[in-house]
Amino acid sequence: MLKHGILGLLSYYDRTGYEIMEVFKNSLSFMWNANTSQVYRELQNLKDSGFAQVTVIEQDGKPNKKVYSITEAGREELLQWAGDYENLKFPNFPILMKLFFGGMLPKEEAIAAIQKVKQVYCERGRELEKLLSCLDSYKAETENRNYAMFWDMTADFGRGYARFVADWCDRCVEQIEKSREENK
Amino acid sequence: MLKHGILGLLSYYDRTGYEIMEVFKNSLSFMWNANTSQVYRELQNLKDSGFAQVTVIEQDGKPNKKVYSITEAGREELLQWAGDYENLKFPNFPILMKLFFGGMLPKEEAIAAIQKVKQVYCERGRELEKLLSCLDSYKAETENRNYAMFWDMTADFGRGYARFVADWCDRCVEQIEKSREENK
DNA sequence: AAGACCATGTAACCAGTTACATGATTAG
DNA sequence: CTAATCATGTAACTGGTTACATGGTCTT
Repeated sequence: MLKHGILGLLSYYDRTGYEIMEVFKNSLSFMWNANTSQVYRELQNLKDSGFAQVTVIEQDGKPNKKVYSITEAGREELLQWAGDYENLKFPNFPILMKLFFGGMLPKEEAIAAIQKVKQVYCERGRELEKLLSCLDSYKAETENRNYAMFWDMTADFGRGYARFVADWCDRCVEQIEKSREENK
Repeated sequence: MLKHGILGLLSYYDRTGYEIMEVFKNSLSFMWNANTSQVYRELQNLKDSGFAQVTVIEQDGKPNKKVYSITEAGREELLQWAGDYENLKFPNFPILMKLFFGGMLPKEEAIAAIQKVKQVYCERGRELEKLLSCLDSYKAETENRNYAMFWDMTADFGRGYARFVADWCDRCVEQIEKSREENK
């Protein structure tokens, strides 16, 4: 998965591993968690498979850069991946797995846990909102506004998802509180 | 993650690897994809860590069963995991990663892809709905209805999520169609 | 002087996936 | 007789995580 994500970013323009990490960290974290070591490893793999090439750029003073660019074979691979919606995977939801066994916690603790989840997701939502306003100014510069439409759609998903989770947390807390009163 | 999920199921009552798989496949697939080989491996790990024990039950004719049960150490581990909501991970969303690069597809193809996503999620939603009605009868038998409340909450998430994705798909298709008309 | 930012990775590990392998019983 | 269900796994691989490692520049 990450492999193709990197390939996609390279298809926009050439980048270093560091720059790719930045994009994932600052802009795409709502859809994918990437970590440095994996990014560098995948870049190596991409090169080995002939999907990307590397150009070393020497810098005065600063450490050298390795700028990666996508190859023709890489573009083909990317396009075929981007159009393949067969056997799509459903995500795993760690919070659900945990909350499924929430019945073994004291109710106060369960409530606190859910409120923490909510808080984290609200924070996420706010970050995304900030990101979106940055994106707007960036989109104006972009030549291909067809791409931008799809960026918006994914961001819209992220925003909606954060809200959905927060609302669900509220319902959960309400329900636990109600059951607590009934047991009095 | 799966390790603790299995431990949780064992905390309700003893089970074989096969029975654990059944639960994941039939009831928990909306929150976690488990596959057979991993389940058996994790059961082995659980045993090696002293969190579970195994009893071999010989069956006449049929192949032997290995029934796993949770140990005291296992219960402690489970409880501490179930209450730990620090550094919770956000899920990765493969569809988003893909759709982010949807701009490189012909619009008709992109629309078809999203409609496929919608269809798959609607199907999921219907499966869940069926599951929920089964769960209701099962819950009646259960002694501890505190647990059942948490099962409901996770199922409610699943249902809501399926609906959320389907609605989002509709909005995406609409948007692409609108942009197609503008470009005429 | 301290901390953020730029820039690169390796090694070991853990978790999840795919493919392969076997074999009996039971229901249609 | 065929397919589904019960029941167990191993091996190899892929993908993601954690910890470790280095070192310069630029800003406060």
